Amino acid sequence: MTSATAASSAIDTVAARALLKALADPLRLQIVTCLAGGERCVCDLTDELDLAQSRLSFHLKVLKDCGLLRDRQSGRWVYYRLQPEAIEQLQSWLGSLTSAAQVGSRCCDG
Amino acid sequence: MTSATAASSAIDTVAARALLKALADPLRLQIVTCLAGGERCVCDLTDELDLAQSRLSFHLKVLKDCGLLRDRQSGRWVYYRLQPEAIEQLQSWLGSLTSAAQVGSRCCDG
DNA sequence: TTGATGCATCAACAACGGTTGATGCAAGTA
DNA sequence: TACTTGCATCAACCGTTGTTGATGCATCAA
Repeated sequence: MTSATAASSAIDTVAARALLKALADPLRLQIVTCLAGGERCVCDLTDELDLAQSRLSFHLKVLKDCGLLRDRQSGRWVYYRLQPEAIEQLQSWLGSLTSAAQVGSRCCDG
Repeated sequence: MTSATAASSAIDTVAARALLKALADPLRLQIVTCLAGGERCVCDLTDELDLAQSRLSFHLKVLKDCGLLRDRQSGRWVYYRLQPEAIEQLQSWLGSLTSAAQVGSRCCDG
């Protein structure tokens, strides 16, 4: 309760799991790494990562839905960019996982 | 190369993905939360989490294989405990993900 | 308009991961 | 010994997730 390690706003277990799951996929991780270098439009990504368009689109949606990516439209193009806050939130959530170990909470939440 | 944010030893992408994947499962997350309270034997866990034994065993193996858990045998019982370092390593790995954003690395590693 | 381009979405299929119940094995106990 | 208990492992099944190619819908150009 009200613990949290800062980093914008705290996330709940469901959101954390969505982030974990999203990042656990090799292709999505590549996309994230790529976007760490800055904003890019989808067609650039398909080139640089050599992917089928629908395949990339699928993964972009997953990443966007969990908050890791933001997009904006400009003319015909859609640009995606990384949302570093999401990763920071996941980091602090992970911290709260281990900090619980010290408290000696008996077990197994609900 | 040699960047890393400390936290024991640095992990590579493969190890990080294994950790992410392991933690993304709701049941495994429950197990980790449970073990944050301290070491427990498998039979205690099956009771407390109300699980089929083979099901628990399967997930314990996943968690152990990625380094999140350690086990030790004592007589007939096997005790599992959380390895907080693994989580710390994942945290710092996540940090390196976003820090790359500042460098302006062009894209998409290999 | 008509046509081309950039992207999202869909349906069908393939691959993967988790669950279940059975079996095996080691460590104790009688 | 023979039996029980605690746990790992296996095969079969099933649900979820990712892939593929097709289609649809905007936006822009001619």
